Amino acid sequence: MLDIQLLRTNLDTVCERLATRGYVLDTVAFQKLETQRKTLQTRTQDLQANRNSLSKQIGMLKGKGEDATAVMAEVSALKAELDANEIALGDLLREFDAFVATIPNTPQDSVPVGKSAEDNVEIKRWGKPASYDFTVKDHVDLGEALGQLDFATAAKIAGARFSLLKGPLARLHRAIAQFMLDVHTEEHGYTEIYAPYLVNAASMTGTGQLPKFEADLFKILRPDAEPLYLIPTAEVPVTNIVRDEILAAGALPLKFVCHTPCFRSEAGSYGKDTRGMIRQHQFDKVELVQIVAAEKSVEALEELTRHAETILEKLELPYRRVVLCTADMGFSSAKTYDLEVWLPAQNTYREISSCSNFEAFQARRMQARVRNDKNKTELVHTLNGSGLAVGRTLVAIMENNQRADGSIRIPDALRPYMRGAEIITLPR
RNA sequence: GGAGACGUGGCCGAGAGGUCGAAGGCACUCCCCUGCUAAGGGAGCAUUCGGGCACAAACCUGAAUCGAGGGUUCGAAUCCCUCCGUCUCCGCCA
Repeated sequence: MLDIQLLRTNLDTVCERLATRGYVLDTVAFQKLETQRKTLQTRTQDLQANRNSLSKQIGMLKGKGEDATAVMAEVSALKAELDANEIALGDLLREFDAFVATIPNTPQDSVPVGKSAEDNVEIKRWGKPASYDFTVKDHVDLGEALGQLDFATAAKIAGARFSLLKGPLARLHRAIAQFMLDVHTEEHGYTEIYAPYLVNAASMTGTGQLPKFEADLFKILRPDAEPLYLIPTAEVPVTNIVRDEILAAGALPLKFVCHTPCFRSEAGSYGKDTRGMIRQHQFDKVELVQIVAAEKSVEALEELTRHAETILEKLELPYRRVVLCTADMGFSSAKTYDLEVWLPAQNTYREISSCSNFEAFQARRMQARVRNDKNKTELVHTLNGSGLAVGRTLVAIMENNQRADGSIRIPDALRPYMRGAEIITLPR
């Protein structure tokens, strides 16, 4: 959610910045709502003040045992207008909030202006894609030939867009997550979190999945209780740690790493990446979350993105970093870097991490604050990034490290997690 | 799943229709006193939003908030309803 004060005082500037991401802010509608709000709120509060002081008089009169019927008649006369105003104000404020809630975050100045994903800008490349003296296979062919990746059985058990791993490949999947957690906790200073995979609507609203993206979520309805949602990313439970909190001065930065499964309905994505593990209803991810002071968030995004890149480098996976243009950024983000890993079978780079600075956009919605050195509260800034998506990392390792006979070389960094094994081959 | 108790500021805790945003204590901040330490005295100390107000701060003022949301009432921390959460006992369970 954007700062309403900023909208009131600098509407034109906000409007221009939003236009760079292709969002047209209806300033006429906003101004109209704002004018109505101001008159209605002032009037309502005047009436409430009047009622409060009269009611207080009644209390004082009755306390002294005197007659209060005249004052009671006076306050009764107010009631009809006050009730009408309170109802109208409530409706208007809800409408106002709903309107503001649909406005996306404003991009930072360093974000390239663009019209589509075509306009994203490559920042750097690391590593050199290997050349192969045989025809490369994709991870589906490799995994099925090894007898360790089974989409048919997953479909029988659950349905389309699920996968089943067996044996060494299942272990490699686990090893990847363990390795990432170890690097981030031991070398990058993150605190490991284990968090709920089901969360309430308030948490989903806090990080911005609700109300706009309900269709992408798996929802658990319960007859005698409020619904729960399966998390689409650990960002949701972890960032909500600070919801409705006022953190002590000096408590920041908070750096959390959390490995969870992620569940996405992705209703709009059918037909895209239907083959393989690239786009699934369930996948594992190691997520990095930082809660920082406002003036620190720009550098924190650089740091966090480096932490994710370090994993790719330790796994010897060629990648590039892309800064998303204004049109391609997520709703809540002020700036986003995507990391894309090289996939030889697709002969292209594919997203494996997305690192974003949300500034105060999520914090405002969550009321996540910190006490500054003047003992005043101010909103924190929130950031997160995948460090990395586990399933896609498995895909990248399989495809980049494949050998002519269909076996897969295990990167050095993962061998301690694989009882020292160097390759994955057909089980004997 | 069954039965019961409870939810008040950073923390503890009083308040049980009226002058209550809320006694008292702890913690914290400032001041005074004091060789050091400890103790003592005084003052301050919730959040969000609106208006004064033209950017910000300060200040003044109003509203809302006692787990959340509704209701009753001129007036609700207090009474009623729903939900959320905590605790105790029983059952079940990794």
